Amino acid sequence: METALRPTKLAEITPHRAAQRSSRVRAFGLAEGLQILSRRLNALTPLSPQDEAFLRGLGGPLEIQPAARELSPPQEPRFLVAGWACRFRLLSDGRRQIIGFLLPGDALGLSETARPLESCRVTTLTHCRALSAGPVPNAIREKQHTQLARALRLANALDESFLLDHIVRLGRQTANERLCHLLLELRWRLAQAGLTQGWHFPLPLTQEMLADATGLSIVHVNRTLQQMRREKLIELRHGMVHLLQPDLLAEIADFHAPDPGQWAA
Amino acid sequence: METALRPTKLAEITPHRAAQRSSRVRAFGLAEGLQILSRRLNALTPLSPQDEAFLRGLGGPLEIQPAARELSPPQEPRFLVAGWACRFRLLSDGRRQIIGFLLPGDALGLSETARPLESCRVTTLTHCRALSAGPVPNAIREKQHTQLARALRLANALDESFLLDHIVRLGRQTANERLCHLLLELRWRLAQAGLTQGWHFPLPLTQEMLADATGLSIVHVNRTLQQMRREKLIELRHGMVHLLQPDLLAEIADFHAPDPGQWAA
DNA sequence: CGGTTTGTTGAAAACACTCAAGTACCGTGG
DNA sequence: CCACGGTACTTGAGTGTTTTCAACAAACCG
Repeated sequence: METALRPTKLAEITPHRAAQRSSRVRAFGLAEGLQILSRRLNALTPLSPQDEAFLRGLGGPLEIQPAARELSPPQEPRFLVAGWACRFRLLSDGRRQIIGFLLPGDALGLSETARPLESCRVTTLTHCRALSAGPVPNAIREKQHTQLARALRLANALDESFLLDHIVRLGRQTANERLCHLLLELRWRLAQAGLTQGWHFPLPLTQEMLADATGLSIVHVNRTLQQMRREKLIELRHGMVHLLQPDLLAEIADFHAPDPGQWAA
Repeated sequence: METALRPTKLAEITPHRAAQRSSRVRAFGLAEGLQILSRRLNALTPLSPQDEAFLRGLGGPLEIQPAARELSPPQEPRFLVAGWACRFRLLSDGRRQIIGFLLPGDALGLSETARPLESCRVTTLTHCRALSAGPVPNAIREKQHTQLARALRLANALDESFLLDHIVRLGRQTANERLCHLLLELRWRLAQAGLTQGWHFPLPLTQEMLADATGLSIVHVNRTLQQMRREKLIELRHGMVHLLQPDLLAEIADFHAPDPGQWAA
């Protein structure tokens, strides 16, 4: 790591084949996006019918972004409703560290205070669809939609919580543990948005993206994943993962599902 | 790291000798604590005379904590005015990761929203003195002390920014780079509170604490520091550091001083 | 002064990275 | 249809970093 460096060309950040494939499989409409968003926010705190109506009113056409498109700050507020993105930082020599992933249902640019996290560079990892959330800050400021506001606060708290998990993962866990932990985090978050089938869920990430998230080299990610497959911990095919022994994985990774209620305000 | 583990006994977390020594050298009074706090907050945004008076009014006797005392959440709001503390997490087998350091002038438990960061476990690393900040949330809620409120928002933003730096450090930097980067961060923060003399500043941390912060083993921290000494990058004696070649250090670590003005709200 | 913690060193092993080459897969264009 | 180019994935070999274990020295504490 000290000597030769992998100069991460940004153009290199391209979508997983399977992700591209699946994104073309079926039309994805506004209705479906709203459903995912609603499901995710309701998992944080039950929304009122007014909140739901407000979200539907956001309407507007879905913003569509190709994979590997950098969304330049300052971010327009939006809800990601399909596809994956990430926040990242680059070192001056090109090493990249992924700060966190953005999954369907996640908000971008909606943190009340202009926080450092929001000024991270963001790039889509797959083909993405987003819903403009421009009216949201005003609606919240005017004390309407208190439940929606609460859900968004909890979403921010969750983001921060994942940041802390990430620090422990990078600082004190082995390659194996890091990957187990990350997979469990992703599965938990996708489950909140109703995008899992049991322990089976989409993972449209290349091994390079996994490496940049876990602080490992691509090759080592590859070998570690294969070891996990050999040990029947996971199955990994066609951009989908199956966690075969979730309890064992959680023990290996020392994973504890977050409890949004805990940050109740 | 996989096999044998260092079962971090919490009782083990003891203060650096030099820190203990210096804490006994001279009496440390309320006035001095207020001065450090004021200097630090003014570095974030200029406080009004009313703000300053309010801070002085916090008064109350200084809370005094010995080293290695865990401050149990929920945190009573307070300002740390002398000594060092840290937020940390433990893995179930005892591995410890330090999430961030708390330095004189830093606030604890003052983040408006109950954030995950505030629910981290916190322990003093050295003998500490703190000022109760109980009245602060109310004062802010009543829209008085807008400048003080702004300073505290900026302080929170800075904390978050250090979290992101920490992630990059742990994920993508070598041992050498991590230590350089951490030293530069600490010196910048201490300088804000007026606790440095040029590039010379106190570092009351054991190598174990540095290891738990940088995600390295104690032994490797030791060797890396010695290498840095041999290369005349730093001097390190009696709990004080001297950064001999700050520009070179910044280049090695890819360090960029934060700009609080950037998160202006 | 003896006990404790912290810092230091050496040797061996474990872990992770680089380099390099090759394979599989997909989309494209001839 | 197939050859081609591109990307991602896989594998082996060698290297370098980091950890572990163990022992000892130094500094501090009461």
